[in-house]
Amino acid sequence: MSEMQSAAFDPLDPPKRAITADVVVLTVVDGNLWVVLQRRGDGADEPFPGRLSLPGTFVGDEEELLETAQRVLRDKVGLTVDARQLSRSGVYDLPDRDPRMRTISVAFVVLIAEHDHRTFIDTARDHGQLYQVSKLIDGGEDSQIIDQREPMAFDHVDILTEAREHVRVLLEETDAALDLLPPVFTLTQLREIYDAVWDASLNPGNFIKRVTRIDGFIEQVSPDGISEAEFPSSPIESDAAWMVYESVPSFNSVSTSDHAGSGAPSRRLGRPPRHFRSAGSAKLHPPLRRPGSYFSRPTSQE
Amino acid sequence: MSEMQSAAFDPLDPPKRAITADVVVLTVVDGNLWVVLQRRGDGADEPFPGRLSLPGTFVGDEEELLETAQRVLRDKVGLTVDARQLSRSGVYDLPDRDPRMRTISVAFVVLIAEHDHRTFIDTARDHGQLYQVSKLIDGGEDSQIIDQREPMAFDHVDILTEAREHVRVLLEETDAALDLLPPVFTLTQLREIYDAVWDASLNPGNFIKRVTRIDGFIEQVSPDGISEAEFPSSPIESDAAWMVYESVPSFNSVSTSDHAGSGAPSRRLGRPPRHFRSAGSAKLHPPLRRPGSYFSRPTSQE
DNA sequence: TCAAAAGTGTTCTGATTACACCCATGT
DNA sequence: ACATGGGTGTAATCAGAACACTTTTGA
Repeated sequence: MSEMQSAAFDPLDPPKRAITADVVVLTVVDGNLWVVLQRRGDGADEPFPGRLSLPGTFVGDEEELLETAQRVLRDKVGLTVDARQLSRSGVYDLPDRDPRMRTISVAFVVLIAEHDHRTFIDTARDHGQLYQVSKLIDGGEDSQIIDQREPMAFDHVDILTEAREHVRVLLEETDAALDLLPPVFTLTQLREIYDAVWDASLNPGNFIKRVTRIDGFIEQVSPDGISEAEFPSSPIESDAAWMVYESVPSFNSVSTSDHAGSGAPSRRLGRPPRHFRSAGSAKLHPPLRRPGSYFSRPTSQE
Repeated sequence: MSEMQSAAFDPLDPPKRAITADVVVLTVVDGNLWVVLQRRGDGADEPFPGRLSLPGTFVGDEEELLETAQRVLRDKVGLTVDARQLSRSGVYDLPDRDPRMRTISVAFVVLIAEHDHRTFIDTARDHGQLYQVSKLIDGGEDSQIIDQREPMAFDHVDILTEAREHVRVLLEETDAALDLLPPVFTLTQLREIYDAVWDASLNPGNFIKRVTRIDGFIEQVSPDGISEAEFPSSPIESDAAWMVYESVPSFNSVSTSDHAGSGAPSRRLGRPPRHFRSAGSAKLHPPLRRPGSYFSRPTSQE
């Protein structure tokens, strides 16, 4: 059978387009979800001068888009991440999304832990490159009347919105939340990650029971970092120093020490928590669904 | 702040790539999932001569990729579908996936109902363009030893594999199953769609209870097509002809009438079923999960 | 009367949620 | 002693699954 041809294009010389990979770098600090943005230049023929934008660049000749995203992170952001931490979140192809030329963008999301990239996050904060995701998407916290969003370049607010939803699903179905934590963490730290990304207030007790039931997700470690399958719930004989990676209260550190709810999780108060690390499996069985996805009646956790 | 540049590309003249939209046309006939494929030509400089491939073409200048997919369906397949029925299922960007040039493909999936496109399906079957998805992906049914898959061109078997998984999730979370049925259908017809796409054998009684509980998914209609909110379960007073769109046993119609399990659903045997139509809402609350996604223990429905 | 298909009822299991309560530690 | 945060127990509610059973038709 002869192949039907669309008659519009020569298959030996089809039209070519500009392709970019844009990267949404997300992190949780101080109980909030932050994104790394750059500010566009003020050149005369630059579109969206002075606007906030996601880092991105054009795909190379012999390069997968995932590698392009890694290159963007290395060259334009200053981050080195594993390929497995990057997740494709969307394709953006409206013909007029870039006023200069026809540009199709593929968006990637990466979650970085405050602990693993402490110096980067401090530097980005000092340069004003960290923005609260909820304020960019929904507007300010008390913006019932006035929308105080700062507008982003191109359709990057759409990319950010879909990236946040993508990450919320990732936290339901995979162990992506561990990318936002140090190698050893407590269940409270893990719950605060889910609270921040889902914009939830999960019940601490119920969270412990749900998350420890998922097989292959997390495993308890002794204070010195050795995993123990049957580690006792109350470490009575432990007097050694706990090898805990603490969170730094880098934001809101204006010495008003008791208004930021979940600023410094490990300040040696109350019963000492157990410590956990990743148990290896990337997919959660069963998934850890957001509040309200099971029951249809209204709940207080939603 | 000066914008960092990757130094590899001129932002005013970035490298350009060929972009295509490939379409995975799926339908359920005779209890199986089928895909529409084309066979590549035997030209000397054609890659993958004679291989099976998904229909696709290059994106136009002022055209979204979704519109490209619609154009492919109209010009190369001979189908006219609504834009809402098309769903993006993946991006394929390996540098060497097309031996001719660097080509990045975006895949779309569309589900067509046997009833709505009966002449098209008959024509496609006569031209040998319909293939069973499970045989292309997994091999033949009894291929424990011999893999009798016919190889597909490019990475189209990967596209097809991810498209099937995409559709399986679509049937969990949206009313996409209704795209595979006529406007008025029975619960048995709907269950056979889920059985075919999920490769499941859902319990008929449990399926009825689950699916009728989902608010806004389907609503019962009287035999003449008028919806009734409180339609009685047993239509005692009905003697009029039922306006039912019946399935045609177009495949396996070799007169061995009792071996193809779910060939012709409406053959006037047993208790007459109720009839339903779409209730409008695209997203299902709660979703209709596949067997085994809730319980962790092994089940017989899986 | 019998088979076949549609639909209901019942029971068991298990997940979600709410909330009370206990445990361990610093001040 | 007391506050604070970590963690367990328990009960109510609801969903998934298995399966027996009833209903309604054609043969």
